[in-house]
Amino acid sequence: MIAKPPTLDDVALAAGVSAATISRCINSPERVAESTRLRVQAAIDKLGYTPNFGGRALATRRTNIIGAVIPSMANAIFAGGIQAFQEVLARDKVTLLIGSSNYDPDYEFEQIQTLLSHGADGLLLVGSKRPERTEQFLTSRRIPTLNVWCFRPDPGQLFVGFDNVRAGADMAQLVVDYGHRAVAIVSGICDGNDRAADRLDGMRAVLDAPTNGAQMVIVHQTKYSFEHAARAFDTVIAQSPRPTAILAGNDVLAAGLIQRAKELGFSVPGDVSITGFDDIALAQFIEPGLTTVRVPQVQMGQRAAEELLAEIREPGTGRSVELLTHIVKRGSLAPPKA
Amino acid sequence: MIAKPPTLDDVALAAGVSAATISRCINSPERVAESTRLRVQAAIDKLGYTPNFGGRALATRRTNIIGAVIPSMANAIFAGGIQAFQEVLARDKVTLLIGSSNYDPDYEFEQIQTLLSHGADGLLLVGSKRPERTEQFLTSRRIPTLNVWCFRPDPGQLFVGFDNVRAGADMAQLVVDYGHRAVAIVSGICDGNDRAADRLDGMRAVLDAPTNGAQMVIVHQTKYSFEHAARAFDTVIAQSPRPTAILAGNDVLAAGLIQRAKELGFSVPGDVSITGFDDIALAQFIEPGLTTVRVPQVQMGQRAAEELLAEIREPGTGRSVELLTHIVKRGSLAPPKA
DNA sequence: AGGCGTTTTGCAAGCGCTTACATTGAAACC
DNA sequence: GGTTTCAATGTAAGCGCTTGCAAAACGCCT
Repeated sequence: MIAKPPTLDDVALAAGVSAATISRCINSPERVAESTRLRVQAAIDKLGYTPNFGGRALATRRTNIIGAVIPSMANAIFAGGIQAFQEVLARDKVTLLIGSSNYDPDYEFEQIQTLLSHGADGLLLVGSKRPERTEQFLTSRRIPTLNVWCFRPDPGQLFVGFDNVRAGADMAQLVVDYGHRAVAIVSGICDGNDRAADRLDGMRAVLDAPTNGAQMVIVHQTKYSFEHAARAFDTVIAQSPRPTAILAGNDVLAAGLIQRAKELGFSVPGDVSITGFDDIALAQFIEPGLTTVRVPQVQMGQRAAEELLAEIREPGTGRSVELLTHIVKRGSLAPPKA
Repeated sequence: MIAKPPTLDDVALAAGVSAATISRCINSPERVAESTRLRVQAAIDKLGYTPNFGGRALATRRTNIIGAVIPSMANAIFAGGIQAFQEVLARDKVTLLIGSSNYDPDYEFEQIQTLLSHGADGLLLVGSKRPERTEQFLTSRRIPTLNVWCFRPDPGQLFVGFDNVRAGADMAQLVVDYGHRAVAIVSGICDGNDRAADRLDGMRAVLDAPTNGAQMVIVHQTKYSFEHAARAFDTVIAQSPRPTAILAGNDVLAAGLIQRAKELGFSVPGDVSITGFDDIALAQFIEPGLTTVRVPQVQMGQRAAEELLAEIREPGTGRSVELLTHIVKRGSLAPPKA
């Protein structure tokens, strides 16, 4: 036999007051007389009452749930930021509903719908560009939404992130400054991924700048996995002229490239320099240490939570925040052999 | 002007049918005539209708939300499993509500309460043992609960996991078989963490077995972080006799140990062998490659989702599943120097 | 055309909670 | 003492959806 959980009415009966009073005891105790509050509290405790979530959500049109759609939970790239995001939310008894899109805009749309149909009060999304259909859905719903991992001075949207274009350019510039003239790029797949596209744009702009005298040997786009990166290495290294440096779109790719390079007997950075992006934990453990762009994940997660909460409580009060990245130099980047 | 999201009635009006029909279109399309279904679908698309969560939860007494409390999202240990778990849930339009406990039983309890008050239909928890208070709360609420990352033949509880004791013992046995006689253990903190405690028990049992002729030099418990592991190395390596092998409670600890060892000029495995546990991505990238216990994370996440869903749909139908681990040999473990 | 069994659809009663408004009773004022 | 005021409580109308039941519509047969 399943004991049906007690309802407001049960408590009201037990305490000898109306349901409304119980509700007030819970939500605005100061509007109830001390004596009745105590009586009600006793009844609540005795019955082990907990408010029914559906009823409350229906009546208040609030769920205290925030939804997040991240491209993937499988790698460490988003984990730290989400953890920080969640910790801030938890302080306010707001809970995190998670979906993952597997870097697929259609699937992202589906996840957004699911999250909203589950009552999310607000949304955390990764990246700034999504298909028209998604954008429309979002605006028509007027759901407070905050974008992370990117930054654009767009008055209509809320961002907590950094400038991928500039970060990409910085890294490319560093590589050029080290003296590399034949450079390859192994990027994530840019279609439907504005962060990857931005990074690539930044890198490209530097490499294409005539004053730098550098040549972009090849741009290879591939999925974010060690295995795909390994295959990408094979393609890239076979180009002519053979690149002396490879700029990777993120650390997972970079790690895969380095591993494959070593497997094939190339020395890193002796024969080929390799750089990453994101500075995940792996970057410092790999041999050689990965020169990469440090992304302030934790800070991004925290600020995102704060601004999104603000926007939900009081639309218009959330602020966009631009965070700064910087390059962490480790062993994987060095001047080319003479 | 805030556009109120469309309701069932709005759609009904637009499609020229009753609300009930719309509801059926969504929940049991086979009970609706093809022609009306198409008409209704068109109306739904046109209005961008999504079912209101509160209303549905209230009417069905179901939220289609499953809660998970994991110790940490920050490292990669749980990420893969959770990702797999979530993917299976998503197929059934069930969404994941996530909390993280930071390895603290009190905080875990709090998260469980939050998840349930948010209407979770079921719960995924890591580990098998928790404080009396938590257990009571769980049983009094009769919430379908499934435990992962552990396995005990307990008829009252649902498990999808593996035997940490045995896996720990296997690894210890391997180290002994390699000829190590002075062995140290760097474990996670066992208090409130049955997986860590079980692994430790398994390792201990082997090292203490007189027939093995091995000596357990020291057991050091510390938090799961690279930094804590590095400090642990300093303590452990200063013991006398100096251990020729260190068994780590997980890969994060092992990676920290190896890094610190190299920093101090110890060769791994020349001067000291180090083993891990979990086989996270890091394990194959670190130098030397980490000999570790491979945990079937993805499989665990998938099966957990399936069994938990079954248990929710039809209490009593969820099955416990024991998965097997095996040791992955890489370079970090070798016989001691003569 | 009438009768029968099957779909297909509509009606209406909740699900548990919040909240605007009405009511009550007592304190406060003149 | 009568009137006003205000705090404390009750009343009742939803919030948006599902679903048992009943009515309607349809197809098929005689």
